[in-house]
Amino acid sequence: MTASSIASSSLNAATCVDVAEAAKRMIFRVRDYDLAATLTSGQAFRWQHRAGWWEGVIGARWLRLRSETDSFVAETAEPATDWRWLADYLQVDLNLGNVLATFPDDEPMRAAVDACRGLRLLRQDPWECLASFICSSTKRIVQIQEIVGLLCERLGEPVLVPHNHERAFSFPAPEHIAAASESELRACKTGFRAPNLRNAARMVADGEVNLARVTELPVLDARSELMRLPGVGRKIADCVLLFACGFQDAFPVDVWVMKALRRLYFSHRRASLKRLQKFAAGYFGPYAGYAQQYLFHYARVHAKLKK
DNA sequence: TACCAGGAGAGCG
DNA sequence: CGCTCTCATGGT
Repeated sequence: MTASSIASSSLNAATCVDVAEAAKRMIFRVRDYDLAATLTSGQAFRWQHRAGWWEGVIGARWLRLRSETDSFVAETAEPATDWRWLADYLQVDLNLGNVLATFPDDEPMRAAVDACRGLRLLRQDPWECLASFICSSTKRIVQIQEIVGLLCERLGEPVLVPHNHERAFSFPAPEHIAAASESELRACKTGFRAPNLRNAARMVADGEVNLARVTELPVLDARSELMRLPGVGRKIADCVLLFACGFQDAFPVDVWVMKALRRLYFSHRRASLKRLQKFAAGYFGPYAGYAQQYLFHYARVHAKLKK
């Protein structure tokens, strides 16, 4: 073998490696995207900040994300030929300026937008979103993260991770949660939500509630369909509609948003939940869910500052 | 030790 | 319908 052929073959080998590595990496050009705020704003519960990256699992794929100026970098564990799954999850094609322009032009809304510029909504898997929010009641975000982490670790499937990296798991399918015993689910710290989670999983696994079809329904029908599931009331249904089913006018009202609405728009009067929901449905426009996310995040940041 | 949180769902007018 | 009360359980 000549020197040149050795050089040539090693060059080819190196090129192959580079091609394989390049296929695990993608740069998304996007402006006005605050990755940290978005991934920690209480809509998704599996993202962890490690060594300058945000690590998570989407479907059966491990990945990590890092922000740069007007873009972010994504890396996966196995080569990808098509990155639409990620572009869709992160909603990178959405023009945030157009969304913000639909918000009511009032002082509270301006303050909320100024405080959380770049905050976005994700487009998550409906089942993972639903199951996570069934576990969310009476829990803080850190506790929900712990529950979801345990469910994945014990009932999910291992996913491919980079060499020498800590193991990672997919979110367990409805059948897997339905097949788990109540005590197994309680061991994941789900507490009194365990029977609800298990029965909801069974209904989804049996096709009694078809989550793919929910996305196609008119919003009111979609909401009632979700509310047939045990442990799913108005608030959790609205979270799933907004964070996973693409209904960007869904407006989940939790205690934070309730406090914010009362303080900002009702001068502290004790407006009822129903009244606030009706107000929100008419006032915040076609992207009311986005407005809600800004108010929610603003209220939380505000509460932290006061502490 | 008590009390609180943050939702769902039952009961009631 | 809309409002009020109860439940369940880890954390302060």
